[in-house]
Amino acid sequence: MVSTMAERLQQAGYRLTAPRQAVLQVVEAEEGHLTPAEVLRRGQVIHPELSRATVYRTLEILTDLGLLRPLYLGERGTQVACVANGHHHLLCLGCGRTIHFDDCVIQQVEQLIATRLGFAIQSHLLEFYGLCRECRDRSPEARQP
Amino acid sequence: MVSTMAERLQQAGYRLTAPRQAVLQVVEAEEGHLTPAEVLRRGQVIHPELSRATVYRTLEILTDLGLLRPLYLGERGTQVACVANGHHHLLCLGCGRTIHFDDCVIQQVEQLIATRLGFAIQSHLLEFYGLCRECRDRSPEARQP
DNA sequence: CTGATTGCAAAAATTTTGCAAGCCT
DNA sequence: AGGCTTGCAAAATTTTTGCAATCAG
Repeated sequence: MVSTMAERLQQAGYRLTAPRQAVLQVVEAEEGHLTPAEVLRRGQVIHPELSRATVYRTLEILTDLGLLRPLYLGERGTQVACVANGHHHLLCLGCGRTIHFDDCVIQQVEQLIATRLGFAIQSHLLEFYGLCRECRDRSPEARQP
Repeated sequence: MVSTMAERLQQAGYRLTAPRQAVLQVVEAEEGHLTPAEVLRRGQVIHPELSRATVYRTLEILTDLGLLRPLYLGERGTQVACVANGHHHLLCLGCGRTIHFDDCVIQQVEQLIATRLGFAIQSHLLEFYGLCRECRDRSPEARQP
């Protein structure tokens, strides 16, 4: 199956090269988040000569197209998440864990915004910050080192 | 008025120093987003000896506390946004402009998630990606360089 | 007092770029 | 064939750290 991301890339006029396909494959396979370094590592399994520069260049293109989103999730450094179909997660301020959920209760909001501001919405990222059940129970406001 | 962020900082056991207050003041005064470099620049207007290291250290604390959120908005580099009371914006994939909105149609969703997953939500970030009215009208899928 | 916090400057890590060679269309 | 892409390695940026001096509580 030809990935949707690949199609979008071509539609936008970019060439579909082996290095890019490797990056796409890695990014699409990951439900969660990846650092550029990790994308490189995994991408090189698929296409060994893949270079760091190409990873960055491809991630930038995908971000520009709104398919990817750079994030910070507490750990050191940047990570990217695929937001092509919307992306939602909870970020626990206690343990730093991220919990994904797929419910798209956002569509109504999306509709509202689109109409009111004349914005053609393609995707979105919704993050909630708080404490997960365990951290909440452990002790109010406590942070796990 | 003593800022809420300052209170939160102290509640969490951090000392309220002049350099930190400068950073808080800068961050709270800005509705939108700021790069660490800009926070430093503005902070030094308030507290001239403020150092870059302290800016980073303070931004990290605020992020850990869930008061701030590092973001990427297309331009080069990271920016931070105050998410203490929730933060919502639209990011135009065409011109890169960000458009803020304050409607909090998210509370219902928040409630739902909180109940279902036992997550104690403190704040959130909601980003929509798409094309603003002008970019949409200009030409479908076209990107302004 | 006492330990948290700071500024400095150096060190580390992350990103970006110039360019010739190579590949997609 | 023509021009977008790539890898490499260097350059530019951004972020982090060690440490002695200082400051908040």
